[in-house]
Amino acid sequence: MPPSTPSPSPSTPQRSSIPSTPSTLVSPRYPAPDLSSLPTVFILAAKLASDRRDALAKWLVEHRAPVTYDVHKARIVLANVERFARARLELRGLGLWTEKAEAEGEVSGVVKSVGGVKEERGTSPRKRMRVGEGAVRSGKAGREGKRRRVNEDLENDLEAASPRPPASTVTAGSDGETTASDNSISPKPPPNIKVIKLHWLNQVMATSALLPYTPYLIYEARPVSRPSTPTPAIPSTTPSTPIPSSPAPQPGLAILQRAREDALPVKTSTFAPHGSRRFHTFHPTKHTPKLPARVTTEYEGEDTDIPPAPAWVRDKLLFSCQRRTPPNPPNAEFIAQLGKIKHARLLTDDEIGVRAYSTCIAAIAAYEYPLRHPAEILRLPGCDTKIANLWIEWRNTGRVAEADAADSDPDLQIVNTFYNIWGVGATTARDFFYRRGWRDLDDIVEEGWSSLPRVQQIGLKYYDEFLDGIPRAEVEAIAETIRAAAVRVRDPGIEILVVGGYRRGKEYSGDVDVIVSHRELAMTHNLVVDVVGALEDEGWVTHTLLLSLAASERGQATLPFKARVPGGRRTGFDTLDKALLVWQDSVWEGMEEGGKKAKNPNPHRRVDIIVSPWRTVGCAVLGWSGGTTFQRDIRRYANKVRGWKFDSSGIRDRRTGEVVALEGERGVRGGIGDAERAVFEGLGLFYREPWERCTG
DNA sequence: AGGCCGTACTG
DNA sequence: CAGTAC
DNA sequence: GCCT
Repeated sequence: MPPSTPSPSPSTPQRSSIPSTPSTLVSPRYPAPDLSSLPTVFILAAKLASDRRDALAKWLVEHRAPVTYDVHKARIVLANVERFARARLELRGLGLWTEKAEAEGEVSGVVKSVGGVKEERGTSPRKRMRVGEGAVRSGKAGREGKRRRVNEDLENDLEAASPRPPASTVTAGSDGETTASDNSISPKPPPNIKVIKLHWLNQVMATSALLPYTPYLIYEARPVSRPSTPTPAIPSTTPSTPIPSSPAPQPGLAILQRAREDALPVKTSTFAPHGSRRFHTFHPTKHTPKLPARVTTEYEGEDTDIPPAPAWVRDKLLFSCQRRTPPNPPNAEFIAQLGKIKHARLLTDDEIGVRAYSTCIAAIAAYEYPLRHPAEILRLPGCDTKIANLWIEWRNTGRVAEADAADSDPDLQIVNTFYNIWGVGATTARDFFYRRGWRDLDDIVEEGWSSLPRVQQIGLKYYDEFLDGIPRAEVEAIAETIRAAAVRVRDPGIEILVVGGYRRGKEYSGDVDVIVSHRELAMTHNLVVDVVGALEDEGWVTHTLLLSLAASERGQATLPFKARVPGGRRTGFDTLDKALLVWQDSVWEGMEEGGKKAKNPNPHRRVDIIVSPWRTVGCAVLGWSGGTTFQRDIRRYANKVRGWKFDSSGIRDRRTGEVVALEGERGVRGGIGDAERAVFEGLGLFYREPWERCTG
């Protein structure tokens, strides 16, 4: 029995707002140093509270220093960072690509930490890893056998739950992107820029004396055109510098946040004539000014920092059903990271967090280019600074700390094991662990079996088998068996369509979803029961997890919602009848041999049979073919845009309750595919192929 | 400052 | 009603 | 977490 104090809930999201620093700003009452002789100064917003940055800038201005908000005009960059690599990264984030210039003046001792700078402020990630706790687990004598078995289970889970990209080696963002220079305009090479620790300014303010930069110099930056063509072969092109990529994953914090802030004060010069457009492209302004965008595209490939926004991005199409989302998007690896975080939100009962991550995942999955710049994320609907920062982290370090933490959290792994039991959701899974103290499946079996609801017992019994993917051929065979049974209990007018992941093209499906219909209304009435009965008799169905008949019965009893339908028309729109089944192929090698019951070795499968009246079969197919985000967005879209209530059994007007018969009163004349197209069209949506609905 | 899909079954 | 499923 |  585990300790009665299983450890508190894991990984609270913890917003990473930067603690606004207690501003050490001492406004000088002295006449102070006259800084008018300084070269143009730019304050890098990195790791700096915006108000503090403002205060510093204000102080500089008061002392007549030339301050700019355009990094391209700067000769001096003040940076609240310690290391060369980081500083260069931040500049790059602003569209300024630089390299270390080993010349021009003081090459003095390389970058070395200035003595007094111990413990910069504002740098306390405080990861709140859970510690201890884990050690307790390993003990537990006497359960060796099961422990091993369950470990296997666990691994299976993780495999199935989140198809993880192979560790992947996204090299640190040091290496090139594309595009060459656009500073062909300027004949003479731009002057070098001194990147100096912000501490310099602190000292200047404290001492009221203009101090030399040299002790604070991070590096002398020579602007360069962006490297063209990644030269993908070389993994780490980071020039010499013995600095290891970055030991502590403490990646680009609020770069975007800062970018936004940058954008504001600069408003005077949004169209300022200075040459570089890059700075503009970085502006996360909500709607990109059309003119510059056009101009950029006309510059034709070479110096466009980021690809032009696809139409759905430009038009801010919020709903994933308004765009195509292919199965293997170019940014799948990053999406997988977001998926881990989303899954952790799921396990912690954070429905809203799940929604948020689902939305941004769907958006990025629809984005047709490999991401190269955070600004590309910022312009996607459902994505903002949080996501963009995660991407920056991913790009720079090849990891996403939050995702790794979620993935490896031992408590969450246990909860996940339970969550994978069919019929067990996040709440119960967490209850099993945190309240009952169970830590593996055998704990449940031994201590709680008899108290489990029937479906959870079934889910437990076939735990591994349900987690196995079902190959397409087997899906097809099962569907055909269902069709044959339906024909047998009705007539050859039966039409079926396999929906779900299979229809989206997946090689392996988690379950089998089959829509069964018939053009004659009477034929679909009570069809589920008859079909399931037949399949049971034939030995295909071993368990019925759930049977939903709301349709047939309630449909004729009373008309839900809008009680009064004048006269003749009996709307009787059955909500869908459906059956959630456990399936097992009833024929196997050697079944007739010997005694009689050798055991059926075939795996158990989850099979859903959905019966739809022809009238609404398009809705049924649409409602059952999309990824979950696609489905939710269909409903949201129907609601917000048309004022309708969509579900897979039909569409109603929210105000009047009237049925909206997009497929006609008696269904379409063509086939099931035509019915679905009719629904798309009626909703005002372009048709999306099933494999373009892979929103996750 | 409130919303985030809509519905049905089990216990 | 809460929980789960699709 | 993002949007209205």
